[in-house]
Amino acid sequence: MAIETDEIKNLDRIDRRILQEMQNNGRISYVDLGKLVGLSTSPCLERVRRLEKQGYIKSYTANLNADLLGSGLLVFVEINLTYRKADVFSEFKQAVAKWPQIQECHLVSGDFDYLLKIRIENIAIYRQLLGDILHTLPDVRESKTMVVMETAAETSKIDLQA
Amino acid sequence: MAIETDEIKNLDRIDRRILQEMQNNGRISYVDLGKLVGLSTSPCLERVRRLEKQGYIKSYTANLNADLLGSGLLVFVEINLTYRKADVFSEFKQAVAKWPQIQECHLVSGDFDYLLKIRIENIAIYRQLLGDILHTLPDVRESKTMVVMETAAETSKIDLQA
DNA sequence: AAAAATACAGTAAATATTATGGCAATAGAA
DNA sequence: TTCTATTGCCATAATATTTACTGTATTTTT
Repeated sequence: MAIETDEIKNLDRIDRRILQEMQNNGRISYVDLGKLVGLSTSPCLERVRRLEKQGYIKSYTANLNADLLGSGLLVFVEINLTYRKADVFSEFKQAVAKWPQIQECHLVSGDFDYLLKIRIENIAIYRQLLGDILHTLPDVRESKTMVVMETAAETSKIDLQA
Repeated sequence: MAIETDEIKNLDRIDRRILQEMQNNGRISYVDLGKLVGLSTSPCLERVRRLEKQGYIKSYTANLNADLLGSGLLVFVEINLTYRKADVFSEFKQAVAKWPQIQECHLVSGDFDYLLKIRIENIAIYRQLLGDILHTLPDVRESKTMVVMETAAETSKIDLQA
């Protein structure tokens, strides 16, 4: 806790506004960004460079329309393991990396062990993928699939409480 | 299914490579992007404009480091409702919009009704937020919290099977 | 209080963006 | 087939942005 608090204290109001605006529009020019945050172009660029180097900004990306691109089906999968060997998670990581349709894989506390988020074309293709996944992953005892019927919110923006 | 298949057929190999590269680096210049996909700058820009207008590209964003920015705790929450009124989902949408810590809210099929993804500073603050959420949201019968202990994969990239 | 470090604005050169015109290839109509 | 229209590309040039550099003011350190 102390670490994060210290780190975030290094960021002043302008840094946080830069991060905010960059979350809203990742292709904004430094000229426009400077105007938004009240800086001229050069110090604005310097700050962005610093925020990138210090790791606050990890990357920039275009957000695509999954429905138009053949990935209209979103499912979450809960997975239970029979045994929890120490190295199962690293096996999981390797296996998960093989399927680009698996957007997320988390080790969680609670009634089950892993939570997967998968984006794919349709149910038929999902059934096939799930079969492959369960066949490849080690020691799967049980899996439960939740099909997303409607999404009320979906963002990867971090709340900057600025 | 026919719709998506038709739509994606409108995209040729170059379009898909543009989308791919834009997912990898949302701030790439059109000059460099053109070199990557084998086009000069002007038609490259034209294609990106078209992909934006047609909705394939929804937005651009910077991916920030949640751990460094005071949101090191990731939890998923399953929520069951007592009654499923027709307009509960719209109430959910409104309520969810009030909390920027709630990154995702999905209506799902299965044993429970809603799945929330929440990014927040720590457990103490989470308990408080959960209390507020359960108090505000209508007709919550049960909730189950899963704390993410480790993440093997987390991306919002769409698989373009290019 | 002096020196050093920091952060800013302004400037100018290199580079990128963007509108335009022209050309070639393709598709559609006569 | 042949003509025309459309499409998509490249090249060019103007405008704008990026980026390195310099100087200055402010803050921090000694």
